[in-house]
Amino acid sequence: MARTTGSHSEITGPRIREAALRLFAKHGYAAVSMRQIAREVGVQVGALYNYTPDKQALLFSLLQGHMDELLAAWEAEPRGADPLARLESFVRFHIRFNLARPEAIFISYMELRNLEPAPFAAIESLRKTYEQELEAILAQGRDAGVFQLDEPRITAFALIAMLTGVNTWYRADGRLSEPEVASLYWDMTRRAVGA
Amino acid sequence: MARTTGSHSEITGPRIREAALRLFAKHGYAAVSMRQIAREVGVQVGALYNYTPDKQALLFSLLQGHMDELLAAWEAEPRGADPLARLESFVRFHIRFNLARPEAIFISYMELRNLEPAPFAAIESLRKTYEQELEAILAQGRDAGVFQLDEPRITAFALIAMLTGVNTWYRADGRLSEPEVASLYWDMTRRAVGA
DNA sequence: GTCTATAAGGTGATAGAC
DNA sequence: GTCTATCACCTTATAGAC
Repeated sequence: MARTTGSHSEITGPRIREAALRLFAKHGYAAVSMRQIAREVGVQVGALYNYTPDKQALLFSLLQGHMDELLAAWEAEPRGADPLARLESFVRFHIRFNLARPEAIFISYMELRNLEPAPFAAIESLRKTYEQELEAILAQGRDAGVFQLDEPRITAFALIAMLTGVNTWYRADGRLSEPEVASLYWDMTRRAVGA
Repeated sequence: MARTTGSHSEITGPRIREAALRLFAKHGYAAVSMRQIAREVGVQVGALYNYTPDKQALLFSLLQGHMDELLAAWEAEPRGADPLARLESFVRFHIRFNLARPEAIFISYMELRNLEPAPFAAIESLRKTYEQELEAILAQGRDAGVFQLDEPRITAFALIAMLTGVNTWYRADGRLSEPEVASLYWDMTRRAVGA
């Protein structure tokens, strides 16, 4: 299993991130050792420290990368002009994006508490930005008289929790396809906001 | 800080469980050591093993105790005769019960993966029993023509995820009281099921 | 039931050779 | 950039004294 010595920075870096993501999601950040990550990648533990100053920075980098990707993907998503169409875009986008990255979603919810206050606040801020995207859609729809709701912020929390929950039970080889699931959740969402 | 030697089984046992629950919820099961728990309780680490065969059994016992309490409390909950009233009972019960035990709820969702297959399956089975209580209400309402929904099981997953999400943002000293929050979620639930 | 001491092994991180 | 070797420390769990 010993590897030859040499320079592999272009592939080792991503491989470390992939292994860490998979292991953190499966066993939890605290339960995974740097040695385990190194073994998975096929390098010795000392080599990891060429790519991260410490274990926590590796976790932070994964979480931040995920949130950046989420916000960029939503930014790039085609969306309808009116609040109802935008809400449907958000629901379908959220489910599609989350089901494509179950491991990143998992650690984003579970491992935040392993960050020090400053990195924690940085990730929380990105999450809040995303939540506010939905909150804004809800507030616009309410102001336009399309949605019946009193608390856009709380409704946004409730809907995001509901939508993210898909990841806990959905199986790609299950009875329902992803678009079918998205349509079910869109029906519930539409009704929940009184549209 | 040294304690006198002596027999304290009636108080040490519960104190170990309380300390473990609090620490597991705050830092995560894997990140908490038996020494930390012992320090919190005010005993030496060896004494813990009079109350649990090992660390994992302590986690299992906490999770099982929580699920038993949940099922017993729902069993004892007064509930309406028709599906709509029963659904409202469930929603208000779930929010009230969860907000009263944030730490137990937290570890029930986060630390399940730290159990071996057999204990894991035992807790999953209890959770499934609870989910089926809601699923049955939804199916009854659909059959009675009171609810509009095609998938009682998936609707149950969606609603439980939504309701459990309250724990992530609710603060007792916040703007909204617990009954007000419950009413907001009941409005969304009622509409989501097409009642 | 609680203590102290210890076994046996894992931890994150670093230094210096190549 | 990767390796080996190592530091200083922490881990779960147990044995035997009290």
